[in-house]
Order: sequence, then structure tokens, then C-alpha cells
Amino acid sequence: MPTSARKQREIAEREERIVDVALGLLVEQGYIGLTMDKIAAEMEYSKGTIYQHFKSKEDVVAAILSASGEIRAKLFERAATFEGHSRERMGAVGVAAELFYALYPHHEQAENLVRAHSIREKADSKRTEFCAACEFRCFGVATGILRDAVAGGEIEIAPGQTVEQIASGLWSLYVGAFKLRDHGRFLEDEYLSDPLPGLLRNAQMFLDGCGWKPLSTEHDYLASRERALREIFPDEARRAGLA
Amino acid sequence: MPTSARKQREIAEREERIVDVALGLLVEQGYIGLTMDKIAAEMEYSKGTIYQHFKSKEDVVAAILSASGEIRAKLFERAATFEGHSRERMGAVGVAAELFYALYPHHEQAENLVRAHSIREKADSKRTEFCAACEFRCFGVATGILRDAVAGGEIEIAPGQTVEQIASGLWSLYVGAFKLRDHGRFLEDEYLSDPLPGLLRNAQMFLDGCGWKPLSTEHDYLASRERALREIFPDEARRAGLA
DNA sequence: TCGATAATTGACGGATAGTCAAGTCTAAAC
DNA sequence: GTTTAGACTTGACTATCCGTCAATTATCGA
Repeated sequence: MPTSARKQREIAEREERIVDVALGLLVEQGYIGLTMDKIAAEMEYSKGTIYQHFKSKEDVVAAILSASGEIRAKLFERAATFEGHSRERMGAVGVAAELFYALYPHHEQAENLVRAHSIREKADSKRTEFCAACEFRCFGVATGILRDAVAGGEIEIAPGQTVEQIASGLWSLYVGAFKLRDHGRFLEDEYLSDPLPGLLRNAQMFLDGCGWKPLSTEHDYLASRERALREIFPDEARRAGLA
Repeated sequence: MPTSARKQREIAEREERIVDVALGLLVEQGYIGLTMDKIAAEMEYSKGTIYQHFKSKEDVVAAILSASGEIRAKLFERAATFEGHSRERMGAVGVAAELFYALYPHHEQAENLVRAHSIREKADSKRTEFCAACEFRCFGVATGILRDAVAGGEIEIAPGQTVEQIASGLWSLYVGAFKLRDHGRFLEDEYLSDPLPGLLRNAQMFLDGCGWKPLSTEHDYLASRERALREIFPDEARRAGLA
């Protein structure tokens, strides 16, 4: 007797609700405050039912990460559709990253947890593989734009250099800036608390150093950023307070 | 009746041993495998005695982080003594970061754990403040060199730009590269597994973009790196397999 | 040797992850 | 409408681990 379609739908909806509830607990009370009993209580289901969906607490965190990971991948893919020259399009991807960090600040924390060996292996491999696939999609968007730039002659790749290296550099600048922001909040450092101006400038310095044309001295990338916010991410920009 | 000097020394030595044992467990079995009972068993002391030294399990992790954090700060401060022009000196700091990541790969994981709000607040604030102070020292080394560069006219700081921003950029490139390396290991991505060549090049691109003279086209920074390894970090380079 | 204080112990309380036997519900067959 | 097989749900239970503290042992000056 296979489960009916209606029941299947109910189960899928319940799984989404569990992830929502768990996310709320994670954001409000941190990893320690996230317990399976609390999830079950808030869901008004028994713990056993929660374990029908997830094989462990870490698996729940992996599911949270999968959800936001896919959102990020979609934001990146939308960013790549921005109309403009290749470096402007990469700028739009940067906008996507900004918006993602603003709207889903929990993602970084969940990622750190899932990445720890001992924790990762307790999550369902299907879920961790999905998370990895989402990251690949994001990385692929960046390297794709870079390959377009190479084909269009807007950037030259030196011997021994690769588009993956440059994408890694940009990725590092963004991840590092937001990591510093979180750290700065804890340290109550004013000059680190808003990383955006410095981040945007650093990314321009890096791409200028790579010789990606037009250089930041030849084009107004702040205007491009505004256009990307307006044309591609009007809703997200409003929700993030950047509109 | 104050504790005798001998006893105090024994206690201090025992605390170091606890941190060592805990580090071994963390590296071998991860955060989940690190338990107070195992520490006590391996130490051949009771759990109560361990709690004489540390107020919680998270406090032990904070102590691990303190130990490697101070090592890093000392490496950075030694790097700043490198004889050369300002950008070469910053390169030596990069060498220090490379060596640190190679020799103390657990640091990143411990840092992620301690940084999580719910975990941090269970550690002794003295210890977390010490960790923060070590990071400040590292950051201060970088900004100090940058200020020297400004004073010497080797770099110009544009309006709205700060030396802290540039230091953040470099810091991000390094942290991000090693984070990608760990991630790449998990994903079994060959092209991400050795981040060093790409990292060195990316750092040069970034500093070239900042206009820090002499540019990478005007000076052989790989030779400077070799010299820093030889002159400042011969022991560490050997231990890290970079000599 | 004795007594006071410091140091150590490990059993215990409380909390939480994860299991599973027992019970409930669903829907198809008659 | 009734039956019934099997899917679904439950919550008590086990195991594990953190952190405590009353009891015990060690130390050292008098």
C-alpha cells in the first residue's frame, strides 16, 4: 500500500515546517539551544516523527543549509543574467552575495557546523552532497563569467593562472569580509562592523590587479551595482534594506 | 596557607598537558569525540580535577585556541622584523600565515566553534578575550606595516580607503584560501586542494591593484618569500615541509 | 604526631540524542 | 458498513555526556 499522494504532500510540507522551526531555534538560541525535543514540542509532533524525516540533529542542520544553499545558487544564477559587460556581470554576482549574507545570516554558522568532520558524518550524505552541489553551482556561475571574459578579451589569464584561482580570490574576499563582520560585532569594533564599503573597494582593487577591463578607473561600478539592485533584485534589496 | 610554589608549577604544567590531550582528541576525533571523561581518563586524573582548570568543555576549546592564537601572533611579530621594503615585509607576514595554517590546521576548526554565540558564552571570558587580543596583535602587525608603507610613499591611501580595509582584504584572501582548501579536501576537488600557488598570485594581484610599490612586475616576490622562509622561519619551514 | 587546609575523587543529577515496541490511523477490499 | 494490512505516530526508555559536590585523601606547618 503506497502512501497516498495527499499524504506524501503533507509529509513534504511537514518537513519544510520542521526546517523552518529548527532555523528559528538555531537563530534565536544557537546550536546548543537547538534540541530535537524543542523542535518536536513546537511542531506538536512527537520526537519519533521528527526522526522519520531526519537521521540526526546534524542532519537537521544540513537541511537548513541545503535550503539556504539553494537560495544562494538561484540568486547567483539570476545575477549572471545581468545585461552588461563581463566585469559588470561579475559585479552583479557580488550583489547577489551581499544580499544573501544580509538576508540569510545564519547560513555561515550552519556551514561551519556541517563542515566539521565529526558533525558532517552524522548527517545524511544525500543532504551534504546537495549542499556541495549548490556551492558548485555558485562557483560555476563565477567561472563561467570569467570564461566569457577571457573569450571576449576583457581579461588575460597568465601562464599558470586559472579562472578558478581568480574566482577563489573573489570568493575569499567576500567570505572573509562577512566573517570579519561577525567577528567585529563580537569585538565591538566599529571600523570592522560595516564591511561593505571596504569589501567593494577591495574587490575592485583585486580585479584591477588582474587587469579585468574596463578597470575601476574607467567605469562607474557603483552605478552598475545600483542598476543590478534595481533590475535583478528589487525584492531582495528591499527586504535587505538596500533599496 | 597559600599553595606552595612547587604545587603551583605542577598545576600550571598539568593545565598545559590537559590542553595537549584535548587537542589530540579534537584533531583525532573531532568536537563530538572530545569529551571531558576521555580527557580525564587519558590524564589519569578525575573529571573534577579537570574542572578545577576549566569551567566547561567549551572553555577547554577556548584554551586550545588561546595556545595556537598566541603562537600565530608571535609568528606574525617575528615576520614583521624581516629586512626589506614594506611590501616584502608584508609578504613575510603572509609566509607566517602559510606556516601557521600548515602547522596548526586545527586552529580554524576551534575558532569556528568558539565563535558560535551559544558556545562562546560557555567559555571563560578571560580566555575568549585573550584569543581576541591575539587576533588584534596579528591585525596590528599588518596595519603597522601598511602605515610604514604609507609613510614611506610606497602606497597611497585613497580618500575613504583605510589601511584596515587593505589588511582585511589580505586577511580574507588567506583565510578564504585555506577554508577552500579544507572544503576542497572534502569535495575531493583536485584543483582546489593546493591553494598556495593561487593564493600567492591572488595576493599579488590585490596588492598590485592597490598600487603598493614595487609592483609584482617590478620585483621578484617569490625570491623574497624564499628568503623569509630561510632567514626568519627556518625551523617552521622544515617542520611544515616547505624548506 | 596532629590538625587545618588544600586537593582530589567519582558517584550522582539533569539534560539530551536517538530507539523501538506498542498503539493509532488510513484506505482498499469485500 | 466492516475488516484488516500496513503505514504512521507516539512517548517511554536507554545511553551518553556535562557539570556538581559531599566525602575522602594528601599536604604541610606547628
